[in-house]
Amino acid sequence: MMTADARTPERLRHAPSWLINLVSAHSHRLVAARFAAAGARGYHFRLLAALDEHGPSSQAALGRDTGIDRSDVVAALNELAAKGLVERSPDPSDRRRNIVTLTADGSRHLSELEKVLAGIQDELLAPLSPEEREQLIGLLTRLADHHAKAR
Amino acid sequence: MMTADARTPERLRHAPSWLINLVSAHSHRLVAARFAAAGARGYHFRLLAALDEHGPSSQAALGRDTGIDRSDVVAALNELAAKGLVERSPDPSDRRRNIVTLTADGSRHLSELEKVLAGIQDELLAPLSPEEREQLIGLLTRLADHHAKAR
DNA sequence: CTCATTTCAGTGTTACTGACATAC
DNA sequence: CGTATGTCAGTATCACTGAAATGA
Repeated sequence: MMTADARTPERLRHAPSWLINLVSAHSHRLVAARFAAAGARGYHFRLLAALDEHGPSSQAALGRDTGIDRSDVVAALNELAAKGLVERSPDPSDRRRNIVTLTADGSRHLSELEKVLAGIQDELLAPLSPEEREQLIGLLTRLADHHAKAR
Repeated sequence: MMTADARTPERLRHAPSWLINLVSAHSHRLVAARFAAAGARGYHFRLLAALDEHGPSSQAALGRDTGIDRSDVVAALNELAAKGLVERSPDPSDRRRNIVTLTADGSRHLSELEKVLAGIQDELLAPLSPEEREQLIGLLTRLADHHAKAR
């Protein structure tokens, strides 16, 4: 596992890509562990949240909203459908499409995952003051926006 | 407020774990692409840098220094040795160990990767001023240190 | 006996590529 | 025709687990 211990190579210790990776790996571990305990994984939350906010959607639209590749959307949706958290039905107005809808169980599961995620954020940012958290979120948002546009 | 994608679910757009993941994914894409063009991957740089700074090391020590799992160190070192960038020799004072040393070619390759990485940092932090970059590095360092200690 | 080291085999998540049939 | 959609198969990196063999 990755640690920021004293023997980490000097040129890496201050490299933003390394630091971001360290923190991201830790965040990833937290998300994977907590979500697994709730019977889910990251893709599931992203898809359920998009469905809850945008309503019934096609799979291609879900892919665009969540940043998940459309081939991976298929697999994740298979898992969610097997658990009865979403339902697929053909779109009568465009027969290439499936309309994916959130079920009542899916809604409940999303609420649960939301609480889990809130706990993770707190744990992740534990050493920072509220002002510092805002600062970090602002800086990261600018980086994310910049790189999203440059595609 | 600026958003990375107008359709990204609202509850995700401001979640630190999501933002960190976005930026980390982008950083990861940059590193993977640029290093692949140079015939390397992330593990290679970490191992070469550790060897350069700490001198000849056992594989277990390299794993500790770089945060790479011992079993993954084996595979990455196989690749580096096949390219003549490192050499493995038995440690006469402890016959369980290999002593891994950087070759001249390995040193040259490391210099090359260093330049590649420096370019990546610049690209990654492009939208931030020098002061903001320091701020971000400081905040991330505190998070990384905090989570490294808590293990 | 216990522990450390190297190695192998395998898993899981995320991310991505290529291909195909179908339908717009 | 070109394009969009859903699906399947496969790859790659990184992270991690378990176990075996060897030796301190």
